Amino acid sequence: MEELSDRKQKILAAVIEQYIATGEPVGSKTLLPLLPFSVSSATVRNEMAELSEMGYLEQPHTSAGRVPSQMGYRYYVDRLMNNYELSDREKRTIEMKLGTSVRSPEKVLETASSVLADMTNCAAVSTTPSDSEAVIRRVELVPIGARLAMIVMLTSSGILKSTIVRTDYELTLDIVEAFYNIVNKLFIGNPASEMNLAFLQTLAVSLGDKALIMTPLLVALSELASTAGKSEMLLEGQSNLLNHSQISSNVYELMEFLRKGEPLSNLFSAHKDEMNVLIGKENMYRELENSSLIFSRYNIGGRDSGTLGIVGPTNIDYARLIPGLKYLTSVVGKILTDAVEE
Amino acid sequence: MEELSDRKQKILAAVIEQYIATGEPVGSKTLLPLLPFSVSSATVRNEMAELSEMGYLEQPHTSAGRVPSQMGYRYYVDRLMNNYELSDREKRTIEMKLGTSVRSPEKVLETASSVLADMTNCAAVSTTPSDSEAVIRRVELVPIGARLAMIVMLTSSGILKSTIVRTDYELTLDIVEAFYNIVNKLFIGNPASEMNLAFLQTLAVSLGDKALIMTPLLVALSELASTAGKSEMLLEGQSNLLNHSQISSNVYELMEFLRKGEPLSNLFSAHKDEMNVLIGKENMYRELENSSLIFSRYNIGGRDSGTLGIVGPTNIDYARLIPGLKYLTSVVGKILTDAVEE
DNA sequence: TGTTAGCACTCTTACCTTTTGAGTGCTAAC
DNA sequence: GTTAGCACTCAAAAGGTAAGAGTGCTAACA
Repeated sequence: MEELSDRKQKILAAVIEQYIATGEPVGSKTLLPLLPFSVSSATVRNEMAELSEMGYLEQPHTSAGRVPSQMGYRYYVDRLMNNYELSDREKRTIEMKLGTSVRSPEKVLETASSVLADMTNCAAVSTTPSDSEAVIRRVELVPIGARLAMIVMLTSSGILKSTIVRTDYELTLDIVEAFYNIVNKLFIGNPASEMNLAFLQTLAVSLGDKALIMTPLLVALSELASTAGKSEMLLEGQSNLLNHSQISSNVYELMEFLRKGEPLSNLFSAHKDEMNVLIGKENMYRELENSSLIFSRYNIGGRDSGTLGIVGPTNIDYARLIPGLKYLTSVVGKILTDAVEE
Repeated sequence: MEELSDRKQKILAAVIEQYIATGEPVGSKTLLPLLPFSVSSATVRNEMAELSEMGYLEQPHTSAGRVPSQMGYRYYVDRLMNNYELSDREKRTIEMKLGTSVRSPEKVLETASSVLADMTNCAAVSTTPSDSEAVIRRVELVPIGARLAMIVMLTSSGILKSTIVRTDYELTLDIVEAFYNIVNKLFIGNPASEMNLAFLQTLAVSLGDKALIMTPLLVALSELASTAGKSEMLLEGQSNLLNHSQISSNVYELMEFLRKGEPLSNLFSAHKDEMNVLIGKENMYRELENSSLIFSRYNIGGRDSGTLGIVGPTNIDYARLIPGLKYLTSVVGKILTDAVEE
């Protein structure tokens, strides 16, 4: 990336900030009062013409003002922008809103997404904690009725999952004991992700005549184990997307894309930096080509566990929202870490 | 409601069905091939003029075709429409899609909403099962770590809830036993809705010196009990609302309204029929005045438990969607009833 | 050499007018 | 009671003009 003169940088930054604020193409005269130096509009025009030629600015049509190009935004985000500093007040507001709902990691993420959507006026996405290397730490079988039980599983990364099992036979003490034996021998201490159907089948063989009676319980447990590694996608504030004229042309497409979840999830796994900013076509999906994505990974107990992010127009307020997301992410990490520790 | 001549009824029905199909005002000539009798366009015009005068049809402007009024839709839904009969194929599709996810009532409702949204091309709303008279049937305390436990609660209506509790002290056998004593004496058999904070406070007094140590566990249990009675609102397919030109003027308002959930929930509780159709301003909310609501209550074990519904434009395909929703509702009821039985 | 005033030029947007055509309501004949 | 015929209405489309924001270029200036 070439070096821009100091004045060009200032002009580029001013165009971008103005365009972010108003959404209208920015003309040379509009810019004058926003610049930290005094020159005439003609000078600004000359500079802008060069910036256009270099590819940092674009013109919707000849007689219109300038609009930042994707390359312009990138330069701004990487080198020009000075991050907004959150006030203590804002920090406390975030903490308060998140602090109330620590019943489960899912709830925390849900609240976080909701807060994020409100804070940014964008759609907020997040993934629930996942850890593909998580090991099964503990399993409990809780009888609830004669033929009804709950299986509870805790993994090394603190994920707690439970499910209901229904059996055709009564859950006698014998069966419960046998279940615990099998579990202690073959499940505890093993990675949750390995408890798949293939594993179950080899297991069934080794059980012999007990296999039949154990099957429902073990199937439920292995399903539980396999969901423990997988993360769920949460989406909030979709309606905020309607407020941005930039993307209003294909909001429907965009919303459908977000709803599907999977492609986004792929995108997230391809970018594991602490903070990721994808502007316009920098991502591979056509549906997102007019949008910017900002997302950040949160840690639980120092372990990378999931993603929190926002989707908005390319003229999103990077300088304000990136620090906001960063702080929110750190708070979520802290809350979830505290929740896991014993 | 006055009686309309047979011919007027047929014309009204044809106008409505055509308008539902195309979304365009319907003129007298367009109508001719759709009528089961042969008359001239002039005759149809005369009849339509009378229907307009009576209030069943409206004209966007003098030289336009006719559009059904709210009163017109009402007459159609109540007396003219002949319900579409679902094919076995469609029925099986619905059953299949719902059958796969019987892990928890919430999941079932989530899938049902999703299926409903796809099926109707509308936004789908549902409430998770609730039963304000539910009685606490069973409570289990499952130790998971030294200071970490899970409380599981089952109500008479089959609702199963669980939560995690963290304590500052070790969960000794004594404490667990004491907990079960208190629970058996004061919780089991009592309505979940009564286990509120006030109840907890009187309880705390009667416990004396044990109160302090029991508090976190009992607070968690009472929170659990109070959530068991409350139903949650699920929303799917919001983006479908963007496809209907009728409501596109204020989609944002509408989406925000649906997201809030509470007003909708009030609306649901005010209409407890098995099948409810609210057309345009028949409901009290300004945000819904251009929309129709169709919702239906599902039963679990014969007990009215929750709502499934759709929100769409007033020119929604009543004849097809009402039977569809009805069938879906019955399937959901059946699945949840089966899940509760032991 | 960089900066600036001045100006012709461009192109969108808003506004006005005209035309078109779908659809009506009415009248008179059947 | 039904229908052909016709004048009438009005939204939407099409065309045409004017306004204005903003540009690029030129020539003068410091």
